[in-house]
Amino acid sequence: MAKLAGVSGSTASLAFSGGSISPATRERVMAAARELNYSGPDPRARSLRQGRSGIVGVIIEDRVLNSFRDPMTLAALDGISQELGEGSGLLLLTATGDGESTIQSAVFDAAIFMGCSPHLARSIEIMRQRSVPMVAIEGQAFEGVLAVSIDNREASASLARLVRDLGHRRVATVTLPLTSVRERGPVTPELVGAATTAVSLDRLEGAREVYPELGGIVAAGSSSDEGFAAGLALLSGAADARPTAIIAQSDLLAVGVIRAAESLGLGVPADVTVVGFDGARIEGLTDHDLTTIRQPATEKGRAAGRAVTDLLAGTPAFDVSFTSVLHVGSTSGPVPA
Amino acid sequence: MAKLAGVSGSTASLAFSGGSISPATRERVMAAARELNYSGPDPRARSLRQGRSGIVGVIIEDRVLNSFRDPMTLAALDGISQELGEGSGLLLLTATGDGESTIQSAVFDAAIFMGCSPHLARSIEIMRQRSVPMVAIEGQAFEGVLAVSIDNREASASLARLVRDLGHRRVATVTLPLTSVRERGPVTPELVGAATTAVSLDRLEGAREVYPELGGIVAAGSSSDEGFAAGLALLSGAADARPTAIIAQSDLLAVGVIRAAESLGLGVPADVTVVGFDGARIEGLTDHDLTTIRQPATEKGRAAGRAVTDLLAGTPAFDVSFTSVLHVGSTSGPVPA
DNA sequence: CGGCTGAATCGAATCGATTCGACAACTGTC
DNA sequence: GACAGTTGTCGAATCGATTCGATTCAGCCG
Repeated sequence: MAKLAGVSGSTASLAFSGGSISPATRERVMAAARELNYSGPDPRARSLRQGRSGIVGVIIEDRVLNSFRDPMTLAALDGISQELGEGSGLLLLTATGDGESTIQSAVFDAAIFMGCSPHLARSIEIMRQRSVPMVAIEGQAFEGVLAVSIDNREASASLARLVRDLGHRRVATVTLPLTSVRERGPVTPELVGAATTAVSLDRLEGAREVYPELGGIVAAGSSSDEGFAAGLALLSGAADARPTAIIAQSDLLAVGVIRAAESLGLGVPADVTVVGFDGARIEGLTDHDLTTIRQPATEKGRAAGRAVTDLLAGTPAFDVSFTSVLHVGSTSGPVPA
Repeated sequence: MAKLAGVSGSTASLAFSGGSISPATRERVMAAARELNYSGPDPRARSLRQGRSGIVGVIIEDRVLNSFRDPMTLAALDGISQELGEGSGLLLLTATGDGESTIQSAVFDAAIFMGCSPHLARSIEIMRQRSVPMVAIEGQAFEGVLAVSIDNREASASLARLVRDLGHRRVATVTLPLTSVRERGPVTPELVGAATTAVSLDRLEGAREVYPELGGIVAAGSSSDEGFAAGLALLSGAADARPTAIIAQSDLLAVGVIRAAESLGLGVPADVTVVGFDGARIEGLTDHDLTTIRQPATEKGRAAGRAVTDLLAGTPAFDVSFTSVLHVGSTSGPVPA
């Protein structure tokens, strides 16, 4: 015990935490600490005693690469980090759902779920028992989990209305993954029925308010490559069979679709209207101004961070829902003659 | 104490950790746990006792957004995560350098510095005292810190040689930030002298092996916007004054430069040769095949993860240096006539 | 000079597990 | 039937701080 060195026992604690202590004693303690190569209290012991670690868990369900390649998710993480400041660390936890992951054995005071599905029900249950405050960004609604989200459904519907008002009848969609299975394929009733990803489902349902039969392709992730593949699949048909408008559930997907269209010799929006979702500033999309929904991603993260802070402080905290804005760019136009 | 419930004291521990215990007793303990709404041992206490938390600290110096918008850094993080698996969490710590950050008070068993500068000397000192194993990816070399890196200098030199062999005499560079000050500006001897970012400096020096006087612009970060701005600055001069080749220190910067060139009506590589560094798959760079250095970013992360595992296990671990590969694409060509 | 106040310091309890050594009961073996 | 060898349980010590209440001592007031 470093304390034996100087003189006292518990006084050392005061010296380090800045309690009421005489300058002389403090100096003596510090000197002894230097002597003994001791650098401040052990975080483990401290956190045990205080019941606080200053760590916030951030739970994602996919691999790190996939999660944060999506600009919206990354922005949200940045928002969280901004709001919590340097005072606390972000513990990144990858949870695939089944196995006993670190969620159950890691040290943290509060948890933020990023776009998580009901697969984590068990983990959530455990954390509830431990009475760890929880916040979910764009996640499934759960009892006792604060929700931070946007008006996915309504925003998506407004996008679909725009497309409808331009006169489009043959419309298809490219959705984000609906389940934890990351595989590209057609949108089928079974898949929709089994959907666990709230965001994708909400956006799909929003669009279906306008186009009840809306079908298309489920992408395996939010990347322009996926969008490209989906775009090719949707647009390869004959001119009178292929969709005249494609509603993509993310900007990255939309960019891919546009690229697919152009590689097939189709003009956007002359031959195909393409709309996205997110309002991300996409590298390399300089020749188009994407029609999309702009959502405040960083703000979502901030709100989540604030919610966590509030919850930990005991301040009452509430669900937050942001309103996103329709941005009409140059990738949407009337039905080709 | 949940233990009082069932029957024993320390036996409960065995029940949860799977020690030698009779099935009957185990069941009794579990039943009591359920009764009491107790879900496994408290991570804080456990980590205090065991001296292990299963958490690896990942230290970055910039904000989350800036750090991980760089595909290489993100890939490295993904590599780390892959290698460590679900067993352990990644504690993301943002350290600006001066203030007493979480580094000193957070719970973790090992630390990985991602591209960190000597600003963190004090933090490193503290962790050394605590005997927390440390690994640095592309960071300044430090006593007691394992290094994982690539042959920045040599790779950069080989790129410069390529450019020289194509006949270019007027060459400029766009470097990554040299110091923690994120501000765009010309490359000056003072700045280079004060450089703290090893990667940038190594790459610059590599290029200067071929072009000793090489000057240019220091970007404020690794983004195509920065590249664009730098490109504009470098290429706006008269035809016989402007560089015929630009060596960018990252692919994102290179993409920006290319875009700047094209916006000025210059062809790549007809009027300007542009080379990058990283080998990132850049969204939206479909019409060019960038000449660049391909580096194994994910592998770097993996190696760092492995190093951490080894260090924690007591296995001997060594510095790792990867070799990167020159990729000659279509953005480099002979000097315009 | 007694009594009171406030600051500085210390002891002991506590946080919630893990772990080691001791002990008891049980299994085989000769 | 005794003894060695397992197994399963339990008590107590330990991990390294924080924290509460008590104590000491100096200074101050009446």
